Amino acid sequence: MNYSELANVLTQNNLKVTPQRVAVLEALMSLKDHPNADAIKEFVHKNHPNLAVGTIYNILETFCEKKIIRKVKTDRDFMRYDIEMHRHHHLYCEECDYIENYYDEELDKLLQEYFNRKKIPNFNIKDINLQILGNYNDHNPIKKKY
Amino acid sequence: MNYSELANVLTQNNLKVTPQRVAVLEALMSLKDHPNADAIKEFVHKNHPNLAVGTIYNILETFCEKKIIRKVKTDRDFMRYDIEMHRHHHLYCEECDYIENYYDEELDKLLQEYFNRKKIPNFNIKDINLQILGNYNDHNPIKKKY
DNA sequence: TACTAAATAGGAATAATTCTTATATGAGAA
DNA sequence: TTCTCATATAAGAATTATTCCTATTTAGTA
Repeated sequence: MNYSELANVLTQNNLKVTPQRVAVLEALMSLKDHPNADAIKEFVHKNHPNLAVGTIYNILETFCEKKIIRKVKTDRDFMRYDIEMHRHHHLYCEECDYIENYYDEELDKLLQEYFNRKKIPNFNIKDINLQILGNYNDHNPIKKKY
Repeated sequence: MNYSELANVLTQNNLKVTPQRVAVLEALMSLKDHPNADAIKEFVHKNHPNLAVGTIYNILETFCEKKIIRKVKTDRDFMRYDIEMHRHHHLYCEECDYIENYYDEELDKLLQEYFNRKKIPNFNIKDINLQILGNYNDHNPIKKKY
């Protein structure tokens, strides 16, 4: 995605186009494994060494409000961010803290049918996310982030 | 659960029985809504005003290692703890940050069958947790914690 | 170009959690 | 019971992710 495409994403969400926002958006698209604020900082600092950390948090919060990204939580202490907004679930590798997106329409259909049938009293379901915990067979240390 | 029953839980997990651990265990069993460390501190301080906060974190970490409790995170900022270790999922109320346990054997069976059939390449599933996001119809402000 | 609301930089403040170290204690051994 | 020692705790300092504050800058519009 080039600059004007990134800028378009912002414009379409009624956000002013700033170099900082474009840089953070680019970082979110480039970084795999659901980066935390620090990983995003590292990435954007390559080209924008003066971009303030507080600004990154501001931008991430703004993106969340506009539903451009989503927060992902693990057992650890910091927030991580996910730019993929198509329906998906998460694989959590317990050994390397890698998080991978898991897409499965059949599963989604199964869940949707199930909860249409079996309602939860007094509760309106807006979203269902599966946390699938486990570990990779071909555990690849390259994936390790910490 | 009385003192000796609580102590038994610790003994069965090869943990020394200390008043602090018993107090934290009691707090975890008494407090609903997946307390955070602060709520546990408040509870145990009624009877053990000198119990150090660091000790509470130590104990919670020990309990996690022994699988007596489990960590749960929301979009908010602190860790919360769940003593219910029977298979269950979580309802997250987006309006009041209440977390409720959701038990459904039929659902568990459905998921188990599904993933037995449809394996994920190179990934060993150890656990599956549904995060069911939404809000209560009869939204009760009493449930609000923050 | 000028204007204005919004965004950012920079750094201080906050607060949940972790770390450190001296002291205390539970549980088994004698 | 008393002794012993590995382990647990208290107390508070340290860490650190995130938020807050405010002066300055800037994007978008007229």
